[in-house]
Amino acid sequence: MKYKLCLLDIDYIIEGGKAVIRIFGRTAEGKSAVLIDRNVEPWFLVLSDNIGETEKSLENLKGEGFSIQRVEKETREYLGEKVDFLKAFTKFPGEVRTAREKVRTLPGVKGVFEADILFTHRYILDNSLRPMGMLEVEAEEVEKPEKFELDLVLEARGSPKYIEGDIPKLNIMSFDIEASNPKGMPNADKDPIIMMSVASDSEEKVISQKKPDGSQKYVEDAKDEAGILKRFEEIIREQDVDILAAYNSDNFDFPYIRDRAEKLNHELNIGRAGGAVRFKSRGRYSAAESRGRIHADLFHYVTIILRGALGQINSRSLKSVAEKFLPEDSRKKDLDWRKMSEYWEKGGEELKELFDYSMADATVTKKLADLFMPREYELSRLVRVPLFDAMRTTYGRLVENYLMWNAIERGLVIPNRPEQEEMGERAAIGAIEGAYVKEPEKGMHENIAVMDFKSLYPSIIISHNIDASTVNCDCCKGKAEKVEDLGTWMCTKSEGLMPIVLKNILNERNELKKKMKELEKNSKEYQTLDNRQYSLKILANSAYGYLAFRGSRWYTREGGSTTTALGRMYTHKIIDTAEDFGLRSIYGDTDSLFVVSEKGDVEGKVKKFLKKINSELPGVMELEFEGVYKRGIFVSKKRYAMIDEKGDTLIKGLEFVRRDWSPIAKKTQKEVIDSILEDGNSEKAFEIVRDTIRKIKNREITKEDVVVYTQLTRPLDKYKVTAPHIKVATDMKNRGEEVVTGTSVGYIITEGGGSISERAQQVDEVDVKKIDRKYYVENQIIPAVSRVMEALGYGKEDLLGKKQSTLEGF
DNA sequence: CTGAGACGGGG
DNA sequence: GGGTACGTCTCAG
Repeated sequence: MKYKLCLLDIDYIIEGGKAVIRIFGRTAEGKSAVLIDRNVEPWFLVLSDNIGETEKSLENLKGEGFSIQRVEKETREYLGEKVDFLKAFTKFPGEVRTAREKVRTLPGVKGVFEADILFTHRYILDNSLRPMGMLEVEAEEVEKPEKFELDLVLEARGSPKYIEGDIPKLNIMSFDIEASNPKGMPNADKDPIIMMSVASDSEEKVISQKKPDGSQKYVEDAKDEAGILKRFEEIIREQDVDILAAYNSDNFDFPYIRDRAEKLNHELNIGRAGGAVRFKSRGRYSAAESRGRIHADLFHYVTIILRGALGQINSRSLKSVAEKFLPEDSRKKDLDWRKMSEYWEKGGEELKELFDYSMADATVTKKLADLFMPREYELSRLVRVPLFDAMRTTYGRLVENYLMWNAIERGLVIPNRPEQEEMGERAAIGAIEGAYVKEPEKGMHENIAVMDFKSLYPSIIISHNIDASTVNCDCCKGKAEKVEDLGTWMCTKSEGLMPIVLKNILNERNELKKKMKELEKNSKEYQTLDNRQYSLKILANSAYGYLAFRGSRWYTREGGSTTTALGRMYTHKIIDTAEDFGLRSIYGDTDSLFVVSEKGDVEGKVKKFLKKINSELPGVMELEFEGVYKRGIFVSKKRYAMIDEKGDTLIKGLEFVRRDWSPIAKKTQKEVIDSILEDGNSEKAFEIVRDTIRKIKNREITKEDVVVYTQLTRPLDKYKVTAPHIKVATDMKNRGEEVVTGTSVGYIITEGGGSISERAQQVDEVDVKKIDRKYYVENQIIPAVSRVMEALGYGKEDLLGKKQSTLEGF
């Protein structure tokens, strides 16, 4: 019988002495299912200059931990020519790696290829499947193993193939845990999970160890902590959850749940094929995976995909992301973590507040998941990487996977990943010269028009045919035109993979945008297409970075530097041309230009200018009008703030969201920026700073204004350098207080002699009169506002009042 | 000036 | 698992 199935997740297991692929998903009819394919064989390619000889030595080759099963021939394009490769099959995926090392040493062998592709990915590529797309397969329903949590178990009787069509509705459920420790981050060794909240389309619940009074119907009593976990698992099964969404759960919630479960001797069961949550090490952090259900940590979406929209400076907390993306009535509640334990112990109204807070966390997360996940589906579909990985991977890897698919489609051999040593060498050469950033005209400006190049780097790569195979090619040496300053040239005979792929991406995106115009804006189809075009945009914009990325399979440092060199050239060109139209460029960065008009309407002039410049730009390149801003303050490259007619502000590179700044410094900074943008009055901003400094000087401040909290990230004795919080933590320990990893140490710098660290003291020990006012003025307030104030023409002396000599006496 | 260490985000 | 990850700041020395 034929089955249609959405490819949600994929893995392989070893069963009956063979590798077996398992595809988890949901059928077109909405049944949760697993498809088991036993007919799979791992393989890799061998390049040899004596193919007959190599074939003989490969056949029946056995080594430590591997044996070659059989050998075939396969033709692929390699370095621009059709070449015969040997395709060597092994029994287990794990053998490919060991076999590769041995085969490399065989006589005649020039290289081993495609031995560095994950087996599940190989399977997707070989069968032309799309994760988060539908597949069709001839299969047979078989009996469900006991531990499986799904409707159908299917055994493949043929190879699955991709088919067009919408995927069935997937069940998304969000969750959040609460645990607390008044001293800092909760510690899984001793702080229990006090409650968990979940939210899906049909259920919103808090499961807690405490029994609430009647008014909060969504709270359920689970008796004890193990009961909370059991109930959580039960709800996951009841709801047949496909996507389990949470925020920063790779790093916090799941490790915490794991540790607590272990302590309680509770065996976690969250996936669809039995087994607990597994932690995949991914360098800097680990990712929590439950097989068959996708654990979606939305924090990755925010850090990777929204990085551009949010900037590096803005907070990525659940609260601020919700504020930015959700309507006002559905936002997160506020709760001071220091009060959490107290509320929990106290009960009554405070406990109710805690339940509300927990519930809101899950509902907000669910709403964000509804918004973000469809975009992740499209990205996963596009680059053919399973959702779990696609949503955790970097731009570079997304581009890489998309290129891999496109290479295979075109019969090209996929280049190998660079080895560690090679990557080290690439990194050691240093960064390539980047984009042109015009030094801004410092200070305040009004009526600023902003223009952007539409997909600058992708259109340069396409228009100039930049690719690993085309830059400085042998065939056009001395014949092709050279890029000014750099002396690089690009092939004029054949088009590179990257330009071809990018052209397709941009074309497809334009097609989608055309189709979208005919659709109702809030229709489901429109949304899907919008998500699809957005993932194409992300991919196109990431392509440039991949050219000179040290881990790139299609590495071309010259290609990267040529792209930026051409970008700089175009930016200079538009700045010069704008002058002719009476537009003065006050700032420009990479692909954008900020202009003001000395006299007359700026928008009108810009429109005329754009018409002219776009008629001169080559190929697909285009400069677009972005908008007009009422006022802006420009501080330095990458640091500016603007406000539009509606009063919305755009702040780049000026805000501090770091915890290691004192509240008073953060508050003053915000007030200063807001005041300048809203009133356009630098004198008033100056007064705000002077006033704050005066207050500090006159001791009109509280300890809360100046306390800085810093976390311990390791045991105390592992620190080599005594930073302020380490000094305070040591004091605390000497007084007999418990100081462990995760403790949040609050400290205040006090007057006296010695280094800053020596003068740091624990909040409770500090006498308000002893606060080091000079430190807070000079190391906190001044740095926080000086960049902005200097751009307005105020030096540090002005701020400190030294010129008027009215504020001496520290 | 360099290197160590922290931040982010979770409570 | 056929594989791997950041970028930026401050303070001590």
